[in-house]
Amino acid sequence: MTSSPAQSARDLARHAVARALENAQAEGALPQFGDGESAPAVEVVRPDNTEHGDLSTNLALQLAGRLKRPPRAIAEALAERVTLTAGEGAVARAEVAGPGFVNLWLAPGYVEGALDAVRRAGSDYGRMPADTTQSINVEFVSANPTGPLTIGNARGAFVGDLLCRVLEAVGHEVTREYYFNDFGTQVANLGKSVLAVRQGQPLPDDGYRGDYVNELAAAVPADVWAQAQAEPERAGWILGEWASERVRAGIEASLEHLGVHFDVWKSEGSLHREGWVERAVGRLRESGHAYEQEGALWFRSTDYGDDKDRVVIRSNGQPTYLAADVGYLIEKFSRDFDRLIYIWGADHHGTVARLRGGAQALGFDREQVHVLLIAWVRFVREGREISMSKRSGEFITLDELLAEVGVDAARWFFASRSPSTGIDFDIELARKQSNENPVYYVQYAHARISSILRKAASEGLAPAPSLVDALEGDEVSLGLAKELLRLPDVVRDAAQAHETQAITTYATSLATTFHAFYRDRRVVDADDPSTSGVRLALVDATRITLANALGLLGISAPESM
RNA sequence: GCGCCCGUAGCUCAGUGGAUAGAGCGUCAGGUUGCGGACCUGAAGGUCGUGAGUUCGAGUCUCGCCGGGCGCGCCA
Repeated sequence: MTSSPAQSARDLARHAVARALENAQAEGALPQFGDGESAPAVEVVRPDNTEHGDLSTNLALQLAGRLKRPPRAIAEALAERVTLTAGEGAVARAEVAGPGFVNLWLAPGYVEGALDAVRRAGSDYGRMPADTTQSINVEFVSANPTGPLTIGNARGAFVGDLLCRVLEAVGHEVTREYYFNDFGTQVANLGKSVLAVRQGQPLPDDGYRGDYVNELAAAVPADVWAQAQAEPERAGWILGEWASERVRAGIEASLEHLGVHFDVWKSEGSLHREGWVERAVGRLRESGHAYEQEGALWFRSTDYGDDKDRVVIRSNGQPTYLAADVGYLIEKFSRDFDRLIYIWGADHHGTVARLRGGAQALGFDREQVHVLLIAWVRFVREGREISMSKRSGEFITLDELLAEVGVDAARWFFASRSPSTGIDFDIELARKQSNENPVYYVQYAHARISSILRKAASEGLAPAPSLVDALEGDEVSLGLAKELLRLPDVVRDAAQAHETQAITTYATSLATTFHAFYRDRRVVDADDPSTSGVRLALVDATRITLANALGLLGISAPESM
């Protein structure tokens, strides 16, 4: 990744500014840093106001204190040198503005060449390796297989998959993992519920109800039923084991329907059977992070910022959920992951400290363990909140939600909102306004481009092979071109922040820029094949960029709609 | 009571300490003898919950207060 195609415009500008600083210091125009001090990381951003350049740096403002020079004087020294040293000729012009910003304008020649690279990269455009790539495990959804996924699981499913997609886009190797409980009392309760329905008896108090339980009861295979009848005292477990696997398979099918594919399905039972829990508890004991009290074994999690110590082995000898979590930690690390990411509902925030503390106590780096908390979604129908309970059988399944609003619209909805913000999802509104949904605005731009390209082909017009020397002087075309070049930076920032809403914002902005371009520049013109060729090439690059932005979010890019 | 998250336009939400706080929807007024009107242009609409502090600069960081959500189990 030393050659220019792997570097974004912002990378090049950042290097150019850094070199300008070095040169200014070497030439004596600016003081050197003191002993042991190093140059700060150069921040280059895209200004909100286009009059402030394509890119801008506040480096002079940040250095004013350390170098004991007025910010504008530092900015002048940088601006004089940044175009001379400019990375690969990317920066054509630099201006000092305001209190000491250095505003930068990209060279048309650079933009034209970069656009050719976009077209060569095709569906790979926007993917750019991070400085270091890692093997990352992302565990999400992880709902227990006691009933179908509900709309309550929707946000975690989408946000988790979206995070995986952006991590993959910057070169990380990602494993999507689903953790489920296949042997707890909840599974037995499911089995007892199936048994009760099958025998026409009233459901147990802590049983599950709903159509899916009736369907399960009707679908019990003969051999499973015979086994349950042969061992009446274990009938709940036998039926529960069968039912939960059937439910789990249904969950998997629902997730596949959303475009979410899990690489690993890990059961809590297997962690116990394979000895991971025992091993983890042993390591806690040996390392002195565990102690016995009142017949139970406690993990001294307060050493790691938890507000109280936690039981790992109950006085009845049974391990707690935390014990399994800690066992799972060493099991995951045994698979050589560099980073573990957990996506949990915000109601689990109280368990973050003990999990990360457990990792630390076992000798792992707590920085390798990330927990992304997903805020609650209030599902609303006609202004009224929908309350749900699996036990009561009153819930809306994920499948039902998707049948109403569509996968693309749902993906966009969750991708465009910060995971930490609580949000309202009005199902009626989502359905009623579906044609006004921003996702269709972006998809429409893509369909419109596809139509233009089809029309051009039918008139015998072809995109120009290269845009070099073709755009300079046309600010409308250059403006669109510069917008296209932002994608890799947007993706990289999203991956670093573990958030995707910037991608939807960008896609909307790009669609707007394209629609304005379309208004101002005629693309298909048989009387001017040369100009048409240039604009077709630019439009084709726009198609690629829109498709890739949508593709990163798992949203389709239709050629007509 | 303690801890975590949140409070930005009528509604739903964006907003790396940076320049005049944005988008979609909604409202109002307009727009195509050319390539898709699911489009475009413009207008109205903000004490960024509130009060202090930090600094060249705060929607963004710190503290207090107000309001909302969630969590505080040898449950999962």
